Amino acid sequence: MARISDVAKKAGVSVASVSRALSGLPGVSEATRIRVEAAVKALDYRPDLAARRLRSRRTNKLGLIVSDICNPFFTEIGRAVEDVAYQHRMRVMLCNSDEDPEKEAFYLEMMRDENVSGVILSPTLPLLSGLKTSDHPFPLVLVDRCERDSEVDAVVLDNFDAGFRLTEHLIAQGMRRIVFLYGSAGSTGAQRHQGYLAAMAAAGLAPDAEPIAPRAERAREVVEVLLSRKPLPDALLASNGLILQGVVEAARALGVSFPGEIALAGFDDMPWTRLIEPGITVIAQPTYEIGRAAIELLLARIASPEQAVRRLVMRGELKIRGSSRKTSA
Amino acid sequence: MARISDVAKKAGVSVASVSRALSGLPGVSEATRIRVEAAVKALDYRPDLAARRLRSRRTNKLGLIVSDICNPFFTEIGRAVEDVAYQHRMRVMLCNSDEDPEKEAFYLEMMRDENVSGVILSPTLPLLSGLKTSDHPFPLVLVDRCERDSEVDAVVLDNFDAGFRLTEHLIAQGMRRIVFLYGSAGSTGAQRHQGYLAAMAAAGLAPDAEPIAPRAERAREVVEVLLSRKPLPDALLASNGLILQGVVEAARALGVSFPGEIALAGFDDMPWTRLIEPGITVIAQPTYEIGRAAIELLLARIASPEQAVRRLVMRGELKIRGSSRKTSA
DNA sequence: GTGAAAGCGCTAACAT
DNA sequence: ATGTTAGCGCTTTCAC
Repeated sequence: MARISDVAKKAGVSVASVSRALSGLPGVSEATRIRVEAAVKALDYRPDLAARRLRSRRTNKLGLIVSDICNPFFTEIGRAVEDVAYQHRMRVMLCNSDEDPEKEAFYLEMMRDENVSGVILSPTLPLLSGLKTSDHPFPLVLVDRCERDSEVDAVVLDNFDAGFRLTEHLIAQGMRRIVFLYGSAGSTGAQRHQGYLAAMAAAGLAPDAEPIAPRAERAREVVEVLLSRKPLPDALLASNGLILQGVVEAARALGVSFPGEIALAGFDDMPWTRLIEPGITVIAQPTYEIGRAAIELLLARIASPEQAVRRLVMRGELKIRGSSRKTSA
Repeated sequence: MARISDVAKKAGVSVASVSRALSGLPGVSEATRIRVEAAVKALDYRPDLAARRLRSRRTNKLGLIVSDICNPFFTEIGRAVEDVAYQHRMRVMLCNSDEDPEKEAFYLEMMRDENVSGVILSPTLPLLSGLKTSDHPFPLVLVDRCERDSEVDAVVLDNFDAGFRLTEHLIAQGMRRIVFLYGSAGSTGAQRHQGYLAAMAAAGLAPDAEPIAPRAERAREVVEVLLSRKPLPDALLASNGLILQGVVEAARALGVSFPGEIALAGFDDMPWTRLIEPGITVIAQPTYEIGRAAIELLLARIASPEQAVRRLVMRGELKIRGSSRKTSA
């Protein structure tokens, strides 16, 4: 491997000039810059990142720690983050905490060790409570999850509003006994739950909600119990895509038809929600935009570390499909 | 930040002893080791990775470049790789080439720049043809895709066999006019196509296959044309999950029922293939095992670079569901 | 605008 | 078993 001194020799200049030319710093004549570029090409020189980092104490790397890499919501965010990072000549380290606080802590330490410029994180619930930027040696931006009082930059859905509107829609369809199944692992489930409660209260209806651990299998178990008790509720509301999957599995397993015997609705516009007859009504999140906003917030924070904490709240889109259709009682 | 010299001072030993103790090298007394560990804890010392890499010219990082991070097949592989890497105190850089040779080249360069110990890769087709390990400064293991004559370690499904068995199953169900839709972007589609051709030939049936660009949308367009021409074929076979999704979307859009009007089958046991009534017949891949085998192959190659090239071929599992059921003609 | 030289924090070779 | 020390390849003063 060619080193910077080889390039300097070939170009007939000092290593300092090569370094300046390659970093795009001022104080290099056009002639020198051209000679350096030619030498770099001729030798197929690539700067040694380890040396560069050791000396400069900076990196051009960002971290992205998501809580479930298998969730299309987060993969789409990853795509957005990479696209923007790519344009800024930044690199992204993608990590999957798998909803496990220990893994999350491991990756946060890794980010520190790697000396990243900043991190985008969808935190587990334990971490989120009492999260402070000052605990981390790098700028931090939250995605998907944050508390009302989190003192950290964040990009999230308006979960309360989304929960409210989805519930409102079901009520407008004539549903009365609406059961809300919400994820217990993140903050989003709780916030959507609040929206549900508000909408039910506004309509003078009695709420009936159940927290569920974040696995489709678990949701399926709960729903199978629910669906085997008669009379059935009018509707089932799932606070995320995983739970929605469990709900559909359970309905299939027990032969309960929707919207005939029970209406269904949920969150996250996954591909299969359109494929299943007669389509599942969901709140769709502007996923790519959330990701893009997150990295833009992060880059802005890196550029000016002292700016005020910002939170971007995005509105979900209600996609009405067959699963919540009014049925003649 | 504390440096190694601070630890040495605190522990009352030399920096060399600290380095040895931390790297688990021999030549350190138990007493010294304990003193070092105490000093490390007291100072909250973390080795500077950039310095360590610069000096040792090694890293404990692996690269994983997948061609579609949104595909559950690859996310599951990522999970397996991370699990095993974690146990070996290795770190994984996960990258998404998005089926784009340019992005792929970018990430391979990045791996070189980062000085990774090895890379697991699902290559794009252009890269795969003419791939040599000697082109890359790190050990390489292919997953999912490789050619018969690739001189690289690899872990793949037995695609020919899988294509053969899936076709054979449909033939056994009485299907005659079976159309095979296969992905044109990877090598797997072509190999599954070969299996299909062999099975059709063995049964004395005329093959009818069509290559498709790797996007569900594209598959949908092709299938919509196909399904609007009468008479319909007996069955549609999709060579991967994405195409299968497009097939189902098209069938729904045109109101073509399955298995009533046409039988369906495909590859990849995605969650929704079970949810859709009456279930889609697929070849399931041992995804997690493929990922685990890949990193184990890679670690073995890193340990002994000169060993013979190995290829691990895994057998798919045929999951028969309602979509391929024989219907009374 | 350019060059000489110091030194980032660590590992490994060598000495004891 | 332990210490001393020379760099790894680069960036960044500082002097010219």
